[in-house]
Amino acid sequence: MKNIEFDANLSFKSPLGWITVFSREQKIVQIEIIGSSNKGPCGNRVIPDLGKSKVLTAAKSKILDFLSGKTPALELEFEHKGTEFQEAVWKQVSKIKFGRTMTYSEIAEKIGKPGAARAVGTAVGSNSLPLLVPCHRVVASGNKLTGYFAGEGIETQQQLIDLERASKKAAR
Amino acid sequence: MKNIEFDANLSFKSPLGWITVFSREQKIVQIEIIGSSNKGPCGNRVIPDLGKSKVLTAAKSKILDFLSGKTPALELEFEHKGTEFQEAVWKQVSKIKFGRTMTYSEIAEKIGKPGAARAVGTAVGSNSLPLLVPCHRVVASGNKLTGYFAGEGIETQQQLIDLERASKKAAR
DNA sequence: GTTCGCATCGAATTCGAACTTCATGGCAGG
DNA sequence: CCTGCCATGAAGTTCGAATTCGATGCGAAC
Repeated sequence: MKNIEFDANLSFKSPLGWITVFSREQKIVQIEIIGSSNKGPCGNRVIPDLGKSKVLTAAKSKILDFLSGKTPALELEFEHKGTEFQEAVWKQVSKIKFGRTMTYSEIAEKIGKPGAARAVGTAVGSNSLPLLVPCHRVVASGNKLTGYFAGEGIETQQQLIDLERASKKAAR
Repeated sequence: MKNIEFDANLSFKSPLGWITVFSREQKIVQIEIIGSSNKGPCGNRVIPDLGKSKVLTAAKSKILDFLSGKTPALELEFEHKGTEFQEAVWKQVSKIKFGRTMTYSEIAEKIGKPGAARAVGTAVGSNSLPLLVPCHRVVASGNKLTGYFAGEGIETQQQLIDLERASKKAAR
């Protein structure tokens, strides 16, 4: 995962485990989910809060609302830079609706590059804004779950999918 | 199962379920195990005790000792009549040692009738003295369990095998 | 540029458990 | 006798799930 510059951050506990939100110039630039298992991608690293800002506290409350099933969408201003291909993928991923899923190859087709399914995987994997860009709604063909968060967070992904399914069901 | 004449009997509860022992002229002639499931081969039939005798109370205590793992062998006087073939089979079965098992075809070979595996099955099935003649140590090839007690008592057989294995292990 | 590593996918292959089919010997009932 | 059960077993079959294998496009690092 690429290092991203930030000038403020905030950590808090959530149903998924510890979450840290990073911002720069009042825009969200990165989100980290440690997961409930103690050996997440960031280990047990403790991140001291560098300074709080309105965006961060707003993000925290919106994320917690989302995770408790209160709101189906996370409306937050964010900055997300990547290659042309990556941005096309992220944009496509953002179009997946709450409670739905899409496969890597379906996304490849949608952006006009059939056959580039594996490349889509790499692009999705380099998304530094989980939840905001709903990469948890991307699954392998046959609805199988593969390495969300480099294989460590499949449980987290399952939780999110279950959450959304339950939430949709309750809405009927 | 053939009807056997008896002049005394005794029922009691055991770890395997209800057991009834029948005797004639001071010799054990039949043992019935109802099993813990309520639909054993004898249904919920309640058998009134016809009269007690020394052999029966002795048998009861020996059987309970055996089932609690205290003694590896049941030394009881009994009477067991059948055809020549059946008696050969029963004799061979009695030679299987505590904690061991033997297949139907192995028994067939041992008594000099290779290929008569299925016939051995019939003979073992007509054994009216379970425990005394350890028919629970007879299994199908591949160590699979087939219809002990006409298919109703496979659990009972498994319990007995587990008991003996555990008992042997503890002895080491 | 060139190479290498991937949060992929589909077809081909393998593997094993579950089921079928027959051959088999004794015994109980007509 | 003769017929039809069976606490079997080995070979053959089948079906589906798990694995293997190659082809594939992009990006980071050298």
